[in-house]
Amino acid sequence: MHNTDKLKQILHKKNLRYTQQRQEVWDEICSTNEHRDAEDIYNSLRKRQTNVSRATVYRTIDVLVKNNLVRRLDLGDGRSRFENKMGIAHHDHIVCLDCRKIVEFMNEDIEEIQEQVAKEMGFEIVRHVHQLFGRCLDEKCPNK
Amino acid sequence: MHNTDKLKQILHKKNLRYTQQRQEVWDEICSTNEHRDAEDIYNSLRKRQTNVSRATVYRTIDVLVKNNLVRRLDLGDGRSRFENKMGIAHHDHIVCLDCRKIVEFMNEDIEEIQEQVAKEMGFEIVRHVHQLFGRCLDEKCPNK
DNA sequence: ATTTCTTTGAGACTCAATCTCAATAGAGGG
DNA sequence: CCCTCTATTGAGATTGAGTCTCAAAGAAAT
Repeated sequence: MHNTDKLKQILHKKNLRYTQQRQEVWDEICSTNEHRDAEDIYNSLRKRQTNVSRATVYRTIDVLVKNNLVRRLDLGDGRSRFENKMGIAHHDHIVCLDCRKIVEFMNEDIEEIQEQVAKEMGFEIVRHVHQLFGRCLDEKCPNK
Repeated sequence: MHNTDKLKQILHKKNLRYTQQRQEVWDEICSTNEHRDAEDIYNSLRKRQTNVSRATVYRTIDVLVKNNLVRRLDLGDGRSRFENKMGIAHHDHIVCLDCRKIVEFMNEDIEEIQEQVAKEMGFEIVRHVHQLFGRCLDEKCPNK
């Protein structure tokens, strides 16, 4: 399904209005696979002359996150990052402490064990955060 | 080793001064196993008439975290929680979305697999965050 | 006791994010 | 196409956790 239709469909279902601004923000988020923060997204929109205010960027991202079109990532540095989630399989993240590179990983065994662990402790998992922070072995990374 | 001696030892080793305020903050953090935020710790100190400023609470916690006496926990709600780390084995956390109860867990298999995964992707892990958010099955928990 | 240099306290400041409210503009009906 | 009813927007104020500033206080070594 095309991005525009998907957005329209979801907004309609939730009795929210389809607006130019929401489309612009959604387009911007779909335009890359990077993990960008709200300020980055706001600045990219301004650069291409699109008139969306900072407040609207934040509000729209919230709508997209609540409706599973976008994923919010908290890497512990005080600002949320966002990634397009449409049709993207679940994964977690590894972050290089030197070059801030973010790589995705996914391991079925871990997923399964954590489910089991939670069950044993009397919990039903709704969501999880699993992030690895370390040093990548990339040549181009500083501190090599 | 006693708390006071441990603190004195570490401060001395780093050429930092042993002060009444630092001792008070460290005592306060050692006094429970809860996962409290800086404001909580500050308020507890005030309640027992100890004169430590908010700035000093934050600064002291930083010193304790940097020296492995205290662990900083980021649960994604905007404020850091802290737990005494002295002599405590590594663990991760499960959080109940209804009652905010925090339970600790630790699974060797997960630890091992995540190490392996990181290696395969060209990383050496320095630290990790693994948090499970869900619903506990506790009778006393709301929404039951 | 003196010197030196760190630490402290009070409040100003930062920064991401949220809120306020008047003005604007979707969406459905006529 | 216009009208009405509301949701949405923009600009700027506000929030809140955390950090910074700088003069005054106080460790620690001599």
